[in-house]
Amino acid sequence: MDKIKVRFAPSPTGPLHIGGARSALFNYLFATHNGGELVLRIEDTDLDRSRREYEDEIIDSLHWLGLKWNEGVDIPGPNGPYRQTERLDIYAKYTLQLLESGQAYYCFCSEEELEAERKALLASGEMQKYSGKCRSLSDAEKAAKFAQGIKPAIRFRVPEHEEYVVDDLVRGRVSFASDDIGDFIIVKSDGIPTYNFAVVIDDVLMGITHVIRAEEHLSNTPRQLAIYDALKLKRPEFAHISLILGSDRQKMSKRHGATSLIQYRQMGYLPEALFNFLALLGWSPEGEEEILAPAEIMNAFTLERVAKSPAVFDLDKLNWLNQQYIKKLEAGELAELVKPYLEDSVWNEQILKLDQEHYNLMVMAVRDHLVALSDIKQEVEVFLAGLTYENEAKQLLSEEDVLPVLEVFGDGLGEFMPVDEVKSYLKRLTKELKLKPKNVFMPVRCALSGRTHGPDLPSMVSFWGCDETRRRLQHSIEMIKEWR
RNA sequence: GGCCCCUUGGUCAAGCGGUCUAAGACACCGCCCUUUCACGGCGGUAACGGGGGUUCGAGUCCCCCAGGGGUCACCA
Repeated sequence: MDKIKVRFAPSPTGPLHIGGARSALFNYLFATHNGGELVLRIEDTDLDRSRREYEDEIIDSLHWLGLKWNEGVDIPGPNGPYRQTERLDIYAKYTLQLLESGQAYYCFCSEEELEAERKALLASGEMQKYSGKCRSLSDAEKAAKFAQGIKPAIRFRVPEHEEYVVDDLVRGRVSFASDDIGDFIIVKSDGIPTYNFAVVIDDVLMGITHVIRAEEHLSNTPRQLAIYDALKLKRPEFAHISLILGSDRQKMSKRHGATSLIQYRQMGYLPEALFNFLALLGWSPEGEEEILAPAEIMNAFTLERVAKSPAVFDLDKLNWLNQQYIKKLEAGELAELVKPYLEDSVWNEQILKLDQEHYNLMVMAVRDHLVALSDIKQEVEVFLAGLTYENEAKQLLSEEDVLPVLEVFGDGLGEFMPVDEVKSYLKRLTKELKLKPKNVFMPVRCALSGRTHGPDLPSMVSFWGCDETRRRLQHSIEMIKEWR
């Protein structure tokens, strides 16, 4: 068997979508699992909507996700160029071949005409396909149209009574009748080929052995098969993976919230988490473990285990996965990852003043509370904000036996710093006062932070240091007296 | 509307004719752990869309219906 070669071929008409990312991922997984190669091709034949910025953005997203390819628009290879608009002369040769053999023909119909035709067909309930009006124009008629200055499109003449069969690697055998397909345009009037045409030429020339793409392309496949046949080209294998749906079971769109990879990146989702999550959407490993590193997924990935049914994007599960990955982060890693979010927050100035030790102490103290990295902004507030009291804390502090506890805590406060020392000090106090741990920890927590819950108390005390801790304690003691 | 695809708990899903009185995960609920919140541990609620076949036996195979989705563009 030939070496496996797959491709991901996005259109640079917007940021990389979740669905596109998953298609890319499955191609990547299939390639790496089988020791094959991945090509990144840019399908920019829609001149109006394609933009170079999007191309860069897509590549950036792909890299961020952790995907790599062997050749493509940014990596020179033997089958370039990899941008379709740079391959126009290549398509032209095949167009000519089709035209000369009569398998394609010029179509002079205007868009208005076609639109009207379509509407009429829709209204009458008939099959919506091109009427074939320009199918058999005489040379004279064609010359007349050209003379009028009309720029024709080129249509592919779909053979009659053919059956196109796809042995899809995930869906099994699917067949289409050619009679249900109207002659379709392969070259637009501006000379740019359309998707269904260019994709065939490119996949063949680039040596693609397996076309893995979203299910929305399944009904395009017979058109492409017709072109393979007309040009006597060898067909690749096909695998159509199911769509990703929003929570309302509709195709994912903007109104479902964040749909581009960039947005998830900005919100602070880790690439490993997205990689893992996307892989689990439509594919499942044999074992029961679901938290899998990229390498493990590559190892286990096969098309046989790809599901046919569409999958709803489950943000809850992504959140859970992301949290799992964040929990595994070490201080240094977390500190780095979280930095941009803090720099972007109101705490930036204070954070700049912190030494590495304090900074790490703080982020590690809240690490297990983070669902996404951006949560750091809220989580860190208790360390950096001034002392204000939540109602519940106020209530607790107003209880009878709280004051003595706070005073004793303040008296014994030394010049310590490490978290462990604070912790053992608090434990010791608990024993000496013959109180339940809760009756020591909670008053102190409320007095120092103004809140009934938050990060680990010893970490906070250690972070503030004895001066700030004393200051907060004194303030609270005064407040308590005032409240009485 | 034509064609095509899909259909196991709220969600992701395992299952590929008997071991299914149907796994696991997320979410939810409860208990435990605990200085709070979280984390973690344990447990619980919850599903084979409907109807016909085939078969000794069907979630698993076939047909019909229903529902959902995709596609029918000079968009990809």
